[in-house]
Amino acid sequence: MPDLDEMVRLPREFFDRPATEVAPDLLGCILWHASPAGLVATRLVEVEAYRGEIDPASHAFRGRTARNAVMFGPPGHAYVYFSYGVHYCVNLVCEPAGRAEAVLIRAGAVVAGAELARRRRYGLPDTAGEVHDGPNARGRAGDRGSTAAASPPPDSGSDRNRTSAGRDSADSSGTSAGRGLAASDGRRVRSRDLDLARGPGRLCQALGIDRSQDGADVCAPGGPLGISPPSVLDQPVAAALGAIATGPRVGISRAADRPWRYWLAGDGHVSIYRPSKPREARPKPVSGRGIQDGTMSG
DNA sequence: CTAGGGATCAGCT
DNA sequence: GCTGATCCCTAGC
Repeated sequence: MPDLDEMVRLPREFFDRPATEVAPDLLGCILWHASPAGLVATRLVEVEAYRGEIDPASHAFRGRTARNAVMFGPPGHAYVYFSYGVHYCVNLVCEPAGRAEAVLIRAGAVVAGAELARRRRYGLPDTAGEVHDGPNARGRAGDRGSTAAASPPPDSGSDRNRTSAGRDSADSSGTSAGRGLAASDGRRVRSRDLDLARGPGRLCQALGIDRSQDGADVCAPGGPLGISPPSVLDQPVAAALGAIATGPRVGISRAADRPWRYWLAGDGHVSIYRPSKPREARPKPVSGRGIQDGTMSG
């Protein structure tokens, strides 16, 4: 485990700007979480800006509530929300207190703590580093009913002595391709490693982020959640930073035209673009009439 | 493609 | 108080 007081962090002023300026600057930075189970760090490859009360797609658009209160606070804090009943998403708050802008962290490459990240996402790896079927593994439903029940909680303190910070960073050079693995098993492990933090819910699961991190100050020395500039792990960001792509945000139905999604072009850890589901005519069978407001296009 | 899952909030009683 | 539509999604067919 690193000394959390010594970790280099982005300064609070970094976040004291519009989210649309902060977001692209976050690409290549290292978001990390030092939990009792160990350290996991991700190099950010995909983010989205949300502009608070001037942005119809922002959780803060309709003003302050219990859920989004952190967004109205000072910059450099984490806003974590629970989504679709299954997973968490983390944002970093921008602009001074009173303005509720934030950047959603959508995807990253795991550059440290991959073993712990795999355990959180898929289950327990064995001593050879191969991944066993975990609670979320596919195709095991009927085989052995006891598989999931036999797995201990992912963050149980018993594994803290097994996890060392720099150990898993061998694949930290750019695209964690998982070199050196046998061909057949390697393909499986490699594709799974690409998925470790691809997507906002997966990233939070890999990092072990949940609502208990809501409001966490990522700029404060000593805090378990932090974000560091790209140089910290000697990432080869120079080339990547020349290839920032922008486009519409994923999965939102309002203000979908604003190109406030930013990602590293060509990086395999970027999530798949999913436009929001086209708004169906209300399933309410009131009468034969559909919606006819003249604004729909074919 | 779809089912799943829980919190949230506008709008109502 | 209650209800139901919505939601910055993911895993599995």
